[in-house]
Amino acid sequence: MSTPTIYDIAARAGVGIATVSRVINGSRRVSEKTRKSVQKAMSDLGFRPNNAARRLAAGAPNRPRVVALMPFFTTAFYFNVCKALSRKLAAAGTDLVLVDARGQEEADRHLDRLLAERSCEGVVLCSMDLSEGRKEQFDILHIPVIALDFHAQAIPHVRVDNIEGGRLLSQTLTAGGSKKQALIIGTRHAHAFRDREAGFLQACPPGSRVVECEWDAVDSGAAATRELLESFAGMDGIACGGDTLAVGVLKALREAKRKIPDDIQIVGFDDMPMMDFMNLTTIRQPMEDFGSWGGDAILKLIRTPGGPPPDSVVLPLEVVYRGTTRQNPETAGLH
Amino acid sequence: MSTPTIYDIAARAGVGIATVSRVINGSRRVSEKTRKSVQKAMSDLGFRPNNAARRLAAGAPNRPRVVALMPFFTTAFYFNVCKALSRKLAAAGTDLVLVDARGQEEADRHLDRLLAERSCEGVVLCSMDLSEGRKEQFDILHIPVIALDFHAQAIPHVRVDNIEGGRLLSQTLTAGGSKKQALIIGTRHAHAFRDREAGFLQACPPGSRVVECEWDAVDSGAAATRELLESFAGMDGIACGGDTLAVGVLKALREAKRKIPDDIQIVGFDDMPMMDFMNLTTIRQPMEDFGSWGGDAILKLIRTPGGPPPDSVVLPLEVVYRGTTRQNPETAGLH
DNA sequence: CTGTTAGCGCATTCAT
DNA sequence: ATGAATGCGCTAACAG
Repeated sequence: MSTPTIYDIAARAGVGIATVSRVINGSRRVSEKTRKSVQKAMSDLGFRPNNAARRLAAGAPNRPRVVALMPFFTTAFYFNVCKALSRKLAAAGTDLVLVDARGQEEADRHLDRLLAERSCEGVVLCSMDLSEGRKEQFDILHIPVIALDFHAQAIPHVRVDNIEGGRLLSQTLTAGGSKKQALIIGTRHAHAFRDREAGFLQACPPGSRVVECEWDAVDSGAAATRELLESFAGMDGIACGGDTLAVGVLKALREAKRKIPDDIQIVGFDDMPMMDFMNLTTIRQPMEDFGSWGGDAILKLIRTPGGPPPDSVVLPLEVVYRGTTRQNPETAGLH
Repeated sequence: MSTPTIYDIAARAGVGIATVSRVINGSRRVSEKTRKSVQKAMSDLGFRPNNAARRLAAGAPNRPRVVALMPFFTTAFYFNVCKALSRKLAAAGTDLVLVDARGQEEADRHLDRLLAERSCEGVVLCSMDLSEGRKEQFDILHIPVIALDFHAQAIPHVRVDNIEGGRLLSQTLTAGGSKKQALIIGTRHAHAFRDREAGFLQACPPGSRVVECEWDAVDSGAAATRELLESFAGMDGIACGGDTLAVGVLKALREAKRKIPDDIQIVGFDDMPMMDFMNLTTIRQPMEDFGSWGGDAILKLIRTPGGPPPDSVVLPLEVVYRGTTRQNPETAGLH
């Protein structure tokens, strides 16, 4: 026997299924004695009530569920997405199921499951691509899919232009006079990072360098910087794929007693909370908007299955000039 | 008619229910013509398939769901909790449903719903109390509940000793010579903050002040500091209920050209990422451990319903000495 | 290609 | 206090 049902429990305890049901639901109209024996039977057999059956029989409302697949490798960005998403969905009586999927393989396993079990009515993909043919699978089942932070082919998405962002990274340094630039950027498998890298390479002066970090962490940024300081003499500007890395750069440069921005300029990406305080020049992306657009979009698709898909959106990027670059008149020179 | 079923659709489209089911599931064994008419009937009636019924009929695995109720007022702490929780649960084939509940009323609404709909097999409460009688309601339905970051009465929990933490806050300043201290702390309805405040008041020198901020944000900390600077002359130490506030303090003090730690010492709470870089002395709580303990605990309770509840845990607090207080020999004097 | 039928596992009358 | 019977909405054979 696979997973036991109340029939199995009832048989084992020598009672009717109604009694088992009563015990499960804590009815007080059961004698202490039979309750005990039913509970024993349940734990003997490792019984777990089937939630779908309970909800169906009880006539529970049919709450939609949205599954959000996200790679938790960066702090502030995904957190803000979660926050906005959960608010939007909660307001619509929709559950948000969070799935932490690192890498495409892991994401694919989850997507296969969602498809097989039809266990959600909407999918929000964060910073991920959809494998070949996946879109069609979801279409067949009428499960809407949207993408955040990635330009997935045929599905509605919200994103920024990361290639443009990469260009801005270099241009910001160039505007401040940098001639020999380096880009420190996160994991290769993150599409956003790859795009920023491509944009940077389009705009940077010849002879620039790119250093790739496994982790988007302060220490990675610091380590990469130390290495650059040794091997890339004359470097006068460092761009970072994310603010966290940039903080590491600041740290390493401080240790090396380099002057910022006079000696070396720095520019980050994201404008995470507190970068203001760090006085870091950075490229801001409106993180909160990703989540709220995503919430609205997936809800709309769930509600009007036949309707037109929401228009994809490219959110604006903005250079926030602060003290780590030279084009800003009021350079604070904190560092 | 309330919510339409496939019978309604079938009747309206003049077909059998199996055909409707085929259309829903994208079977290709349906003529284009009948498919259209069924789809029209579905959108006319606003049909949404009942997920519970689908899963039951299809024999889908009975995936447990854990609902995590969390107040999203602080970034790093809850983010780390989510991260660890989602990992643990995913590894066990359990869904994590995230619910953003600000305040007790909102939390109670959700709890009522969970109880009424029996829509989850476990609840993780973050930084929240359980109203009177709630524990019993969940007990009756055999839905386990655990608490994170709060000492809820009868339910297993993981927390730090925030009263002790509050004391440490003051003691750390005192150890560096502070005689006139202020505490800047977050919203009153957060239990953790209240406890830290109580602990601070136990340990602080007479005549100390407490300032309460509505939001746990950099700007709040800065505003509170400016106010203190005006109205609380002679202040030589500021403790903060969280690192975010402390960053605001640093900012305001920098603007006011106060020397840290010589003039005024500062201590924060949490040891969020990057506080290292900020050179902030702070009280570290092991944020990641909250989530992983929580994941293990709720899984254990779900798996062995009759078994003994996991032991509650009080995680250790640690003073991380850095440059904003005086007892540290290697004061960097960054500010 | 389409309709009929029989459960899925449980909550719930309605009896007893 | 307890058991038998009915149905929740849907999928999946099985017929046609």
